[in-house]
Amino acid sequence: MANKKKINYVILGLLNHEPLTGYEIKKRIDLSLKFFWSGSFGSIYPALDALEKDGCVEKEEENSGRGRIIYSITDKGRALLREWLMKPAEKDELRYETLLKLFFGGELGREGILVHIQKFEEKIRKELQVLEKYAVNLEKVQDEEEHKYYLLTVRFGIETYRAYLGWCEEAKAVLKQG
Amino acid sequence: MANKKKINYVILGLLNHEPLTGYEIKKRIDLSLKFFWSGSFGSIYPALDALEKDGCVEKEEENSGRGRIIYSITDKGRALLREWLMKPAEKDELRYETLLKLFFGGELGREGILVHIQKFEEKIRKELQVLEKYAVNLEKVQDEEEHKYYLLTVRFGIETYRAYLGWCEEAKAVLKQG
DNA sequence: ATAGCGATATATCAAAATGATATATTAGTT
DNA sequence: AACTAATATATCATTTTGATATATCGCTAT
Repeated sequence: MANKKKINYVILGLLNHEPLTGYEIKKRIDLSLKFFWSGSFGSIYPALDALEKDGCVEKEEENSGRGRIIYSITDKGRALLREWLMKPAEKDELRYETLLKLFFGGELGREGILVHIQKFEEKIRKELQVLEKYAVNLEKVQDEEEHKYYLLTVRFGIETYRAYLGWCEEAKAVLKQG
Repeated sequence: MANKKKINYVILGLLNHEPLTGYEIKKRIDLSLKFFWSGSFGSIYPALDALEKDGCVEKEEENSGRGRIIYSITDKGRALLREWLMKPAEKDELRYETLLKLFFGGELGREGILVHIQKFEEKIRKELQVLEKYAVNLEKVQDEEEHKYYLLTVRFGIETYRAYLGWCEEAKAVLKQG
């Protein structure tokens, strides 16, 4: 019941690769998981506390410097991660405010909607460029198995974003003609 | 600050088309907005209460039958909706547990990942069929302006899901070969 | 007719997550 | 020496979910 907390598995998954501080975990999420997942400090730090009390992660406070708290995964944590990984995905969800505004567009009118679509298109175009750079770099390092999985998630983003851009053209055409 | 509640605008947007009960609002969300938005009873009913106190919606309790509470939008509510519609979209977000499991796939192994991708593919294939039926029906009724916007959101879903299916083939190929 | 069942309908609540804010340190730059 | 951006931890109100409770309505099969 209390084990729906997805942030736990994100943390365990990242720590399974290397020990990290809470801050670094947030950075990893914003950099590598950004296109299909998110997480905030407000969930990360309490989750780290709870995972530590539960024996799923271990913490080590640095003596020198600013006393960063570096977390690493334990065997118990790895078991919990593996258990979750084997379960079927519970929820894949799209939540696009742009589409919500389009759906209610009658109240807004065509020009207003066009503005939303153009902003959406710009944003996607920029993010697509980032993803394409990631893909080029990842294709160079296809030695490690882990890079393969990472590349696949990037490829997912690229295919999806290209489809979005195609749709933007279609939508603009529909809105511009009568 | 307290006006980030997106459920308010979903409710106002739906009521702007026709008066509805809380239950019917939930049904509309699950049927028409499903592919890009969600909402639960736990947010709908309290939001209706608050919107009513705020004068953005009006309620009318049925005398006969089970006494359903039918809500309709007020001028104030329509003004609030329009204000939100004009603002740029704040967040468009994908949250796919399947991709999270793929990203951490090293701990799971190729067969395990393939199972996730196959389940994902099946689910998308089914939902794509539903969307394609919607599109066919909507293309028949292209008289009303509102149907145009609805069709565009459906077209978005179709293009996106087709891209997903293309990616699934790619992913399976990568995972099956060395 | 009536028992049973699925859909309709409203409501509440613990748990999860966000987003904002507070506070302090470190490293690099001007 | 002052300034700035990045690092780092922490907390909290607000929002949302997902589950549960309760009751009624309409249909079907016995």
